[in-house]
Amino acid sequence: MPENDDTTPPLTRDALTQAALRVLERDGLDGLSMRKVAAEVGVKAASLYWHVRNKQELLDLLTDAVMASAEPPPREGGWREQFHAYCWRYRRLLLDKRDAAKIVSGRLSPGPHLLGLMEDQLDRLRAAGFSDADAAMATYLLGAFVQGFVLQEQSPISAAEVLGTSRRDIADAAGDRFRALPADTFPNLVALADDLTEPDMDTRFEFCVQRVLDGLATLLPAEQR
Amino acid sequence: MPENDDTTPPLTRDALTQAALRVLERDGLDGLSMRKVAAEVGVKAASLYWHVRNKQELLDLLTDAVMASAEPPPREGGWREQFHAYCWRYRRLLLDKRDAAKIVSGRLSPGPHLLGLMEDQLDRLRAAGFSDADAAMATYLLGAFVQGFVLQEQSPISAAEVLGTSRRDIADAAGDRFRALPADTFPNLVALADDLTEPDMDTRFEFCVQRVLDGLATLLPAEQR
DNA sequence: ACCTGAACACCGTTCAAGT
DNA sequence: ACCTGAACACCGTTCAAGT
Repeated sequence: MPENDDTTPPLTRDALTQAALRVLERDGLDGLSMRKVAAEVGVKAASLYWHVRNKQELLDLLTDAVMASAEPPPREGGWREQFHAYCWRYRRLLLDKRDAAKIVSGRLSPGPHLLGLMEDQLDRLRAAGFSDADAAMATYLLGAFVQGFVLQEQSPISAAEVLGTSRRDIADAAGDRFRALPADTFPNLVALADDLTEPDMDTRFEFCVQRVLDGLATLLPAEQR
Repeated sequence: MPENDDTTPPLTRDALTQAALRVLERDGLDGLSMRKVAAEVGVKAASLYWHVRNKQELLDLLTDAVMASAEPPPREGGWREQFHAYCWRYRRLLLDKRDAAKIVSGRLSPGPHLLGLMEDQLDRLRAAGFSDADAAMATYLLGAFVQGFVLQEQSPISAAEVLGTSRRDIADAAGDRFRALPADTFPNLVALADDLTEPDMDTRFEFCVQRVLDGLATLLPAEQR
């Protein structure tokens, strides 16, 4: 009888990470405590410190776990197409896992999965004709930009959204607030109230991605753009 | 004797915000507790809830206080020059106040000072020839990008930097780590180790700003760029 | 109108002690 | 090698009670 039924398997760092991911999905980053993660794996809080130096390190593991589900887009078409897809996939990834943007943005942990993604991006950028220095900077820019965007996107509009209010309603309310401003001191906010509160984040993101890609394109000789 | 010496002046929301700013500078965002802010103004923690709904609201006030010290650049030269300056000033602002990027990024609180900045930016963008929709999007892009960048910039490199280690040493160590990777699976990371660990954040930022401005420029007819 | 005491339900982390 | 009990020094927030 090789399998012993009544002893739980030894707690691994990986099991810990998976448990933390579940707690995160359930209670969000604010509700993610060492005590809850411990309970999730059926152990007391103090035990976690045998496997992990502190909460920071657990969050580092969590960051890499999030990155693990990233899938590079197919290597077809021009560099522009490929990095367009890269940006969209990265955003999707961050949006799909609760509070992922907040977790990832805080720390620059070069986990193994992130390294793989960087390697892949650099390879494509160099193949597209970017210089070594430009390629290195470009990966940085793309990462910072998408993270910054999603962070804004996910942040509750000043404690209002927390309630059941829909995105649409909030946008409308924001628009009303802009329109209600004194038109002599804020003429542009009043005039552009609709444009400023465009609630379709996909449209907004597409606009921003195109700008960044345009900016990178100027680094290449005209015929390679 | 119009001034009464032994009674402290009534506690205002503004005094509270200033106290919070001091605690923030001293102990960082992690060390910013309601109890410490209360102590800073010479009052008990429970008293704060008379002036402020909760900690979130105090953080909203803090966000606006940070924005209050933003100064729009002179209205000279082309739009590109002006927004180049805008980006650099915004980054400076976030770097100068401890953990400012973390505070600002979490929330989308449209405090009065942020409104003023938006109004000013929109005015310049429209004057430069951007369409209403493009101008609205551009302010969003610039904000998200700079915040994303500084957030990366300020984040400790995975719990290492917390110690006295210098930026230069960390970059060197990171470079060594890249070079130590297996060259057959990570050829690009190995080859670009130096470029990837360029520690001069000013250079990095300048590169990124130029890309974003280039991207926005493509929205204008060629003669207005 | 503004502040306090006291309590509630939590935190992260350490460390001697158990098995 | 791995886990626990118990403690330490904290949290945010509420609420009856004070002035």
